[in-house]
Formats: sequence, structure tokens, C-alpha cells
Amino acid sequence: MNEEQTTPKSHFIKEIIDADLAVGKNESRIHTRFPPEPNGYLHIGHAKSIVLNFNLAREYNGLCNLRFDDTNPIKEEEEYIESIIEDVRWLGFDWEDRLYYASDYFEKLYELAEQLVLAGKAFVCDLSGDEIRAYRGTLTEPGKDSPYRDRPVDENIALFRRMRAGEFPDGTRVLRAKIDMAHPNLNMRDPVIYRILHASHPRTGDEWCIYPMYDWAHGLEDSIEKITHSLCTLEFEDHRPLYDWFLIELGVYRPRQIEFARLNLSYTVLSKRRLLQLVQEKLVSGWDDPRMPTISGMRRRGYTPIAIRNFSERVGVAKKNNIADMALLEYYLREDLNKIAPRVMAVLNPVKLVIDNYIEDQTEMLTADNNPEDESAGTREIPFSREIYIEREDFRTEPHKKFFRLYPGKEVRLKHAYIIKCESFVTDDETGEVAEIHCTYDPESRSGGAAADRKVKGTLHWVSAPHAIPAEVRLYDRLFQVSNPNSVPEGKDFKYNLNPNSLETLTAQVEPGLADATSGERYQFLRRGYFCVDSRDSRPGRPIFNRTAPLRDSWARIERQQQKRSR
RNA sequence: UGCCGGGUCGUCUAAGGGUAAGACCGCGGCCUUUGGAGCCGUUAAUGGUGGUUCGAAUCCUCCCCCGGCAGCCA
Repeated sequence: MNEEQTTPKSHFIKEIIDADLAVGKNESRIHTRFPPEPNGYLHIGHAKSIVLNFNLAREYNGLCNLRFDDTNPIKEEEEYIESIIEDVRWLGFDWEDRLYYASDYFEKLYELAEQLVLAGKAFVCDLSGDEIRAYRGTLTEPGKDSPYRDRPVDENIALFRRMRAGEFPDGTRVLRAKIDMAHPNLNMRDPVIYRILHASHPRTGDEWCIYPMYDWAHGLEDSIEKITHSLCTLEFEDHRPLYDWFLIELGVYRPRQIEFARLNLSYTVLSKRRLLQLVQEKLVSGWDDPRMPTISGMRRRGYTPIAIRNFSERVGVAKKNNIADMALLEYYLREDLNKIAPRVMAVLNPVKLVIDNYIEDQTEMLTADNNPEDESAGTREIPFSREIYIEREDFRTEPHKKFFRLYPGKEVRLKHAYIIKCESFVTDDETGEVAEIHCTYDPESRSGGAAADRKVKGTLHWVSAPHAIPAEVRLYDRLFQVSNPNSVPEGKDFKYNLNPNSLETLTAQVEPGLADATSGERYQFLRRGYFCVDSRDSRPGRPIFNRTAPLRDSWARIERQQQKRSR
């Protein structure tokens, strides 16, 4: 794995681990786990947890398991399992032979449940779902005991076995722990630990018709795997007493649960429920839509594992609810891409430019460096000719001050080529738009040549018109137009904040070498941004590019400020 | 207001009784054959009270604000 850019910082979880180590807990082992439920695709929020768990294991010379918490067959699918495995691997982590499934432990979990029943600490309850809710009490009032709470042990065991045997329909009975219906923590009010679900499980098929609840399963999974530190998010804080209760009652190995704040990211949503909604309502093209904050979406967008890892480390680990700034993610993205992305020229909004004093039909091959940040990236040859395309926005008929690109009478450098001077331009009679720009060039000014160091203020990218190839370019922008999409006016939901301009498709003219760009390749389009060959729709000879991120644009900033001032 | 957990620059995270620090963002400058990158500089914070102390973000009091919890979801 590549070295991380940021110095690993300390945080409260490391302090807990250090303290545990200091007193010799767990024979000085450190063993963590990443325990996703396969009911959706992984997103950047999961990345934070993955990075945390795997890095902790690495830093402390320990282990980290990948474990699927597949205890609810109704929501879980094989497709999700596969995508999760792919994503964790892509992020750069290795669980070696420790890929586990909660469903592998179903038999063991069942035995332990019988043990709890036999100990008189669990009972079969015949109350309906509604009744259980009613008996539970409220946040401020205690609940009351189920009428089945004092069922004798042998009756409980018999009933529980019959539940497993499939004698009862869904929802008719549950197994519950016998704790305290007046407990101030609602999780301790005789929580359900098994429910009847005649559903086919992606891995165990129809072998089971009762399935363990999270609280029962999770701690036991951790215990079975001898996890030392079980990291989870803040909403499980209230579950810790129950986590501990089960393990203590059973007398089994007890890992330590530690809760930290989940990641939130500005300008997007990070909840599987909402992401699923975007997918199902076709507001995006799928889980891997490049606008999605899913790992697969970001991969397709052109993000790198290093960028995601560095970001995940940088946001830190604490217990405060937070919304991390998308700008920080993009900072690490650009930092990585700047180092590794080959530079190429692509004109997104082309306008034709004719160099009147250049020999007609001549093609000249020019040498261009592939990455000024990395000499080892080498050079390539690009064709130059009398007619080229430049960006429409790089030309103004009437520039305002500070515009140092092309306008009548003005000289600019064509990157890797010559200095040209604008002599005139032609407008389209119909639209009034500039149709063609006429220039002359200085033959002495070729890059690398004798008079090449002549100073001109602006440098433009370009492509030779006869050699350029057209390419579809997808300009992606943030999915939501407000920093916190969950804050909405009365009666609206988060979709109200969707950015209607999050995707703009156009046809660019790109340098010929890009014709055979292959899936997943990342480039910097000079002066425009970072782009990635789309892994789904791109075809050899007809490349499609996704904009990963625009370059930082100080010119855009100047323009914004001037507009503000003139208002 | 039953229980649990949180409040430090715009954002995220440090400082663990001794000068409130760093990163991102923003702003200004230098540099530049990418208005990119890089370099330099800079703005900006301890929720409020009262107390302990030579000294409080840190310890104590009271208050305020925010989040989570009443699935046979995880």
C-alpha cells in the first residue's frame, strides 16, 4: 500500500487502546473488524470506518476482519456482498483469510440462546408486535412485564425449539431477554433476541426461519472472533449496556465496544436509506453513478483510494456530530491526481482558430511533457496545423482588465507550440456568436526554440482541428446545491435540495492520442480539470470522460468578484 | 425534558491546570509556457454563569444549545 500523506494522529480510541495495552489486556492483542450489513453499497462514510479499523490493526500490529452482519435476510442481497468486498479491496485493505459472516455463526448463536433460556434469562413471548410496543412504555414511563415473562424454563425451551422447527408463522412469537421492563434505557426492557422470519437467506437459504437480532448477534460475533475493540457509531451507545449484559450473562469473552461519530459530508447525503431512494427513483443512474458518494460511484468518477484514505484519516475520530467539508475531500483528490494524472489537451467548448500565415496542409509534430510534476512520465508527440480549436471562453471580443487570454490585437502562447496574435474574427450572422478567429503566429517562438522564452501573459490549450477526435464529456457537479441537504422547508424532503445541474454532457474535441483511452484511466485536461474514462459506457475509439474535479480556478474567482463589485 | 452522548476558528481536529495549535476553506502576495501546481503571508474560536487556583478550554456549580434512543432494522 502507498504511504499515507498525513501523519497519523492520535485520537481517543488510540488512547483507550494504549491504556488497555498498558494494563496488559487481551494478551496485548489488537483485533478489530469492519462489520457491514450487506443491504446497500458502501459509501465514503463507511470508508472512514474501514480506514479506522484496518489502520488501527496495522499500527498496533494486530488484525482486522471483514465480517458481514447478515442477520436480516429480508434486506440483504448477494449483490451487496460482492460490491462490498470489491470496494474494501479497492480501498487498499486486506483481511487475508478472515472473511466472516454472521450467518456462519447461526448455529452457535442458537446454542447460546438456549443457554440463556436454560439460565432463566430469556423467555418466549407470544405478544404481537403492537403489544410489545405498548408494553415497552415510553421514554418517560416504565414498561410493564409481558404476561409470558414467567413462563417456566422447560416451556420456553420447548417453544423456542418449535420456533426453530418452523411450527409458527412470522410474527407470532419472539425470544426475549429477561432484564428489566422499568429500565431507563429502553434497550434493556426485555429486548427481542430472535424473531421468526420465513425468508430465504442469501447464504443459508431456507435452513433457518428464526433470525437473531443485532444486539444478540453482534456482540457474540465479536466475542467469537476474539475482537478486542469493537468500534461502532454513536447511535449504538445506548446499546452498549445490552452488549455487555449478554456477554456477561453468557460468561464468554467480552470485547470492548467503543463508539465514535459517523462521517457526514457537505453537499451530499450519507444514509443507505436515502441513497437507495435516489437509486430507486432513478434520480441517479445507479449506485455507481459518478455523483453518488458511494465508493463505487467515486471510483467511477475518478477518485483514487489514496485520496479517500488520506481524507478519512484527516477528518479525525471523535464523538462530536460533524459535517466534514467536501472541499477537504477534493483537496486530497487533487493532491493525488496532480501527482499521477498525465496531462493532455481537450477543448470542451471548441471554437475554430485559423493561423493565416501557417503553411496550408502542413502537420508538425510537437513534443509535450506528460506531467510537469513528474519527469518520469515522459513526453508525447502531438500534431499541430493551420486550423485548431481553442476554448470559446478563452477568446473575448472586448476583454475587461485582467483578462489575459486572447482578444483582437493580443498575443498568447499556445501550450507546447507557438505564440500567436489575434488579427480578426468572424461572427455568425444568425447567432452573433464568434464563428472563427484569425491569427498569425511567430515561427521563432516554438516551444523549446530560440525565441521561445519571450514572455506573454496567457497560455491556451488547443487541439489541431483536422486531427482532433470528438469525445463525450460528462461534467459532474455536486449532487445537492446546499451544504446540508437534510435541512429543508416544511413539507419537503432532502430531494428538494438536489442540484438540477449536477450533470452536463457535451462533446469535446480531444487530442488524437486519447482515442484509445481505456476504462478507468485518469487524465488532467490542461487548464480544465481531472477526468476519468468512464468504466461503464466508454468504448475504444469513442471514449467518454467523466469530470472527476475541476482545477482550482482563480480566474473564475476574479470574475465572480468583479461581478459582485459591478452590482 | 426519562436515559445516554456532545458543544474550541466558516469546517474538521489538537491542546489532558501553564503562550489556544494544525489542516481545509477564505483573503493577500510571489512564482509560473496550465489564471493548475508550488512557495510565503494572513483573517478567524474555547456556548453562558458563578466558583476553586498564582494561573482554567481543561476541575467544580447552575444554566443554555445540539444529537441519539420507544423496529420482531442494523
